[in-house]
Amino acid sequence: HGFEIAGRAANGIEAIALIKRLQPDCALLDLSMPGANGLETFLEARRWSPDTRFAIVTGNPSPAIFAQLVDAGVSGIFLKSADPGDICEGVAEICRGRKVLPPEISRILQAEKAGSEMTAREIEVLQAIARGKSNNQIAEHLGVSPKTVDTHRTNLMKKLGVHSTATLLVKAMKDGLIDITGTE
Amino acid sequence: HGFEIAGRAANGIEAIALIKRLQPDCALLDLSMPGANGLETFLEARRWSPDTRFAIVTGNPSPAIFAQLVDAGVSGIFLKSADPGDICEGVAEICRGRKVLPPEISRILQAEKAGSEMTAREIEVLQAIARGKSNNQIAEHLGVSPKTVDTHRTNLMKKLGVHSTATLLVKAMKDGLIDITGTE
DNA sequence: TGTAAATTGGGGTAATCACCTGATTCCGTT
DNA sequence: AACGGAATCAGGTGATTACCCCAATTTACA
Repeated sequence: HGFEIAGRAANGIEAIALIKRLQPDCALLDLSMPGANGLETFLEARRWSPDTRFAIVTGNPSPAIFAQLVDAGVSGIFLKSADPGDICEGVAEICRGRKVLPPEISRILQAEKAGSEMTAREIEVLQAIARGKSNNQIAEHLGVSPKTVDTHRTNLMKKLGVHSTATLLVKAMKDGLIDITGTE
Repeated sequence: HGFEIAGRAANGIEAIALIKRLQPDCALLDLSMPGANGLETFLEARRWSPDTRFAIVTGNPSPAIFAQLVDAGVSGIFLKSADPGDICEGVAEICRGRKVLPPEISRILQAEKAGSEMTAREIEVLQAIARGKSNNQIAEHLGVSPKTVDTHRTNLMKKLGVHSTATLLVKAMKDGLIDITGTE
């Protein structure tokens, strides 16, 4: 697979010692380990082996945890339910310097990130647009001026980097910002 | 579950005889049965028991088959992979006179139907709209007059029953008429 | 306390859209 | 040969959008 296994550890403490000694290109850590969890192990081990890239494998997909791991700087995340072959490929990719996130995870993170960049009012306007309301209708519904809605609409397009209602909606749906269930 | 089981049959021939004798409210047929397949069994049995509603259970989801079954007039379709409880509920629903199609199936049929009602040119225009092109840009791209694109756009909205670009896109995506992968 | 972000909203302009009526050509079906 | 559907285009009108500038208010946070 383009890499060789330099060592194995039974828990977080062992892993830190092993990484410190071997200085591997890549370390694959379980998120839930006895002694120290994957995140703590990662943070500590990185201090002693700054050139090592770290990947985390977990069985419990939680967007909050993923965001934490990505922010901390891990190079890859794998699910325990993933195909072992895919994990091997992913580790090889990481050794080549890339970041590897399963599509489910990167989609969740992207949606969370995109969603957090949108204000509550902007999301409201976005939902209303998706339901075919005009600026005037939205303004009436929200109890504000049509000009305000126009501002929100313009800001939405700026944030998503689009220049038409059509692509605004397409991108918003791809990013999971819109509740499609209530549209019919 | 609001119904009782009146009888069971091991194959299509038995099923026809049994339905003819029992005149049940509802008959649940396997699509692949020895002797006669579910569709043939359904057509023959219906001649002898016109008040019976028929449901088909199949393990192989094929849009063409589903369309055939729905056109023939079955009241429900179930997948073998479905939850048994859901099937029971579905049968009860059918006894009450409703039609029951799993969401995956009805979505496929709806997309096929919607897609067949759209002309090739209209689909082209729809894709271009989803990519943020204006009428003028689409006209140039297709080598036709902007007025022609406007006509296609108007016809699309009529066919999908919407009155704005936003809902046009939302509905088109729900119906699977748009290739989302090529937009970014 | 000051600064940034969110929400609000006004003026203005050019482009675009939504929708109408009507017409032509081509093509496949009956 | 008659018919309907698909695709093409025109003229026109009112509504709506996209985008620019600017500014008041509140709120949150360092």
